Amino acid sequence: MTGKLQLIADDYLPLRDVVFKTLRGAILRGELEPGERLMEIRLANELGVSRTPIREAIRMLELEGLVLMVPRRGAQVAKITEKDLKEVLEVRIGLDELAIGFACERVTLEQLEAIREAGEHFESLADSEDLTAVAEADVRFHDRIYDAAGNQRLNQILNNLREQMYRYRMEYLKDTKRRRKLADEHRAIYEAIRHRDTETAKREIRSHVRQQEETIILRMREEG
Amino acid sequence: MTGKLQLIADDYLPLRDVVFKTLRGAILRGELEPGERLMEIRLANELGVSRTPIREAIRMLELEGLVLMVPRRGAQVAKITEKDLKEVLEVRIGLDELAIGFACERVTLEQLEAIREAGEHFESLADSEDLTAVAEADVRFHDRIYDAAGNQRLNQILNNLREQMYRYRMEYLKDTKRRRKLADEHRAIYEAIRHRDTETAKREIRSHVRQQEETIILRMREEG
DNA sequence: TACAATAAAATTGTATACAATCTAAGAACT
DNA sequence: AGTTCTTAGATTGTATACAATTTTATTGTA
Repeated sequence: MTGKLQLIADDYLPLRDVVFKTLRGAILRGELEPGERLMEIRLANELGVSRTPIREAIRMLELEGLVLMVPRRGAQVAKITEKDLKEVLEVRIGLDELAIGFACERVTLEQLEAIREAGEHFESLADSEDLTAVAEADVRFHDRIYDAAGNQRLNQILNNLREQMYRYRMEYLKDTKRRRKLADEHRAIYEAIRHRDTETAKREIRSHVRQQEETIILRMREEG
Repeated sequence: MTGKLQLIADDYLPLRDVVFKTLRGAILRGELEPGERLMEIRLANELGVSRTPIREAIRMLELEGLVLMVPRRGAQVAKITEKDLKEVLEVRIGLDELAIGFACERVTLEQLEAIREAGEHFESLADSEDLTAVAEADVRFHDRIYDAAGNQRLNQILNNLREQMYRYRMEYLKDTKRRRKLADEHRAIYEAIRHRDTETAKREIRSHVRQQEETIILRMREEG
């Protein structure tokens, strides 16, 4: 028993949701590796709950696409192929453009300010050692744009798509030069939204997302 | 006990998946009404299984957005508000344009033929009494386009979005005049793809989807 | 009758038990 | 030694049991 996993305690949430969040986080952080089997009894022991909430959490992970069910062999952490990543990238770029288009039409002054602030926060972490904080700041910037788009459903789908990339993204953010470049792009995106310049905003977001994710795909290919 | 539900038997599938499909179908066909509570013991009795597969199926429906969980009150069929439908419509149009753009770039001769065939099949049902067949033929036409787009992930997301509209769509298809109009639009869409005319294809699919779904939204508003 | 307090029933959340199936190790045989 | 058969163990799939909470019904009182 490695004790790798630790329940994220939360009194008022059903155990299935707590387990779901815990496993989801472990998969996205790479603590549970692609291909690794998720065995119910083992997980139940490790997390100190029964199999029931484990199984229900696995059903949810299955629909999120984070685990793959093999009949009579149970769940294993989904392996993401290069083809999968390319598909995700295509859809994500399309939806990011859609979102930023809506954002240009609908953004309020408060939301605009929130976007600016998130961008500056990311910039302030350009030289930080705390990679997790950097990653979260980046997520936050994009979330502020999704908020401005004013479409819950779109927001939810985009978040799910981003999830698929999370595990491979940390490496990218280690390079401080890259981070400064990202910060500049964030600023350009912000300015485009501020001027309600839909075309520019779409162009900027497209190259911003594409560049990052293509680098990630390349790196993945190197590693095999 | 009304005996409203009937398990879709399938030997080699786990019961949870069978129950999932059964409940999903019942919700989409409107046999389970929005707001209706899904009580586990009752469903278990009615379907002749235990609570375990029922619960797991409900977890899946939850992530599909077809049921809403209320803590300690269990699941109820999700009510779709006009706002929800508008959000779905926005995203669906965006993704349908994306898909048809890819289809124009990538469609093979076989796929093009499959699109044409699906369009003709729909047209042949223009005066049919069998509404279910008409609805399925329409789904099939769009599926052939999604196939041609060659992106599994996109396909999956689009199917999920369409699901949200299913319950409200039957009414629309009852009108044979409308059906003929749809058939004409299908033909125009097919022609645009055949000529790899991305711009026209996007314009056609946009108005095709928007018109249908806006009518559905209007009708829904009338009914309350 | 209306309202409050309490008790009973119903329902969900969680744990455990049992059944079916798969995996793997070891024995028997060639 | 290698191969097949058998058997024990492990694992998933399903059913049931128990606990906690909520809902509903009932009783008592003003």
